[in-house]
Amino acid sequence: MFKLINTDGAARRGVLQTARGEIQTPFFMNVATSAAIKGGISAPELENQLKCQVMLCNTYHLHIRPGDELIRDLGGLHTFANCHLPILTDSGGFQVFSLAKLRRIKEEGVYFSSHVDGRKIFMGPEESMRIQYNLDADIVMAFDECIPSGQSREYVEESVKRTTRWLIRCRDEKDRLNSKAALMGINQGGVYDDIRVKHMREIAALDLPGYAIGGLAVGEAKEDMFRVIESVEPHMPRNKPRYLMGVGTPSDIIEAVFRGIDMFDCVMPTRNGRHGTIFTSEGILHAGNARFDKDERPLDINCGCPTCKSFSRAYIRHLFKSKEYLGGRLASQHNLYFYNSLLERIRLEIEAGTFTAFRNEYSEKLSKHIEKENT
RNA sequence: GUGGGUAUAGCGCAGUUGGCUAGCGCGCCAGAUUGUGGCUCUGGAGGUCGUGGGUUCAAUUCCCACUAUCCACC
Repeated sequence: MFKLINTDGAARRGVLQTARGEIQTPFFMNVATSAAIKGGISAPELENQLKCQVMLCNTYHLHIRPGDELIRDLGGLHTFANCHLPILTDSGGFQVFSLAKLRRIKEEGVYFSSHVDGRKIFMGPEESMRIQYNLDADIVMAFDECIPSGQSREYVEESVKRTTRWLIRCRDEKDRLNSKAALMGINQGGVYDDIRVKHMREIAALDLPGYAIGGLAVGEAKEDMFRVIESVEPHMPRNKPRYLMGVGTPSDIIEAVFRGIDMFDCVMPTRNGRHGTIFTSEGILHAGNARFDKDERPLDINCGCPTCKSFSRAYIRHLFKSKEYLGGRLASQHNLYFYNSLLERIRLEIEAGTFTAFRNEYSEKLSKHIEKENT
């Protein structure tokens, strides 16, 4: 399933085998919640032009619309979206957090009222597994509760215990379905290191094909996030892929790889891209800024993406100021290419044993706003 | 030409029974955004309140003239 090729400090270079091909690790998954990258990028474009290795889709959203059974009847998510890449589906656990006002948590699962039409939707571990089975994802995530930051120790303890019970139910349901997908367990525990570590040890004992750290980057301080990763990482199985869910900025990713993480996903390149924030090899810039009004250079002078090969900053700024959808699409395209290339670079640096030097040079720079550049 | 209305930020408008740093929306400028509810949030710049005069302790507000503009009628 997972093979480590080499390490460089705590950073790991490996290969993850799935039913639909090998994935080189560390890697970044491109978020296509509703089986499409928001802003208008198709799966073949991800695969052929943007260096994407894995597409990520969402259980809750696809269950509501168009329905997982419909997707199953049409041949599964890969056929439906014309995606030849491996697909990971998130379980709906994040929606327990993000749609907090529209749901109630019980032992058996979560009662949502649909954000689309308000109808009642029940999702527990079994439902989440069945939906992900219908979608026919290659990697499926356990149904958990993503706990908001700032919760009391008592609340977090109870929630984590329930998440563990749910994980066992996920595993059992997946076995019952005879699914060949890889199920990853998710570590929770807020910013309480001891709860995190205890939980990680318990779920590691289940010997699942991979483990994720969830519930971070949900409002806690950055130092808490990295401290939690450092506490949990030693208890994550060495021979399994490790996934830091929902993270993050280029710097966050470099720092997490430095601490032994292999997998990432984040809406940042696409959500921020749709609104004009551009990640470049020199740092962050805002495409709509007035200073680009006559700038004929590409977004990133060191980039070979389809956007940078064809369009100027001046044109893209104009698109954002005019609220043309093309602006968001071109920016998302660039940002995804940038993220996927960054992970490619990270892999090369780990292979060469030069990752720490790379981290020291780029980690801070890549997530900082470019104030002024030399032209 | 006659009668009536209007004139406040780039645009569209509030407001002041005369009283302290004159507001709002959009736009503009900038920032945030971390397993996506197709978003959202946060700052900032910008006005001699059409022009000239009068009344008043005090006028963007009341009065007069002028200018511009809109509507109706001729």
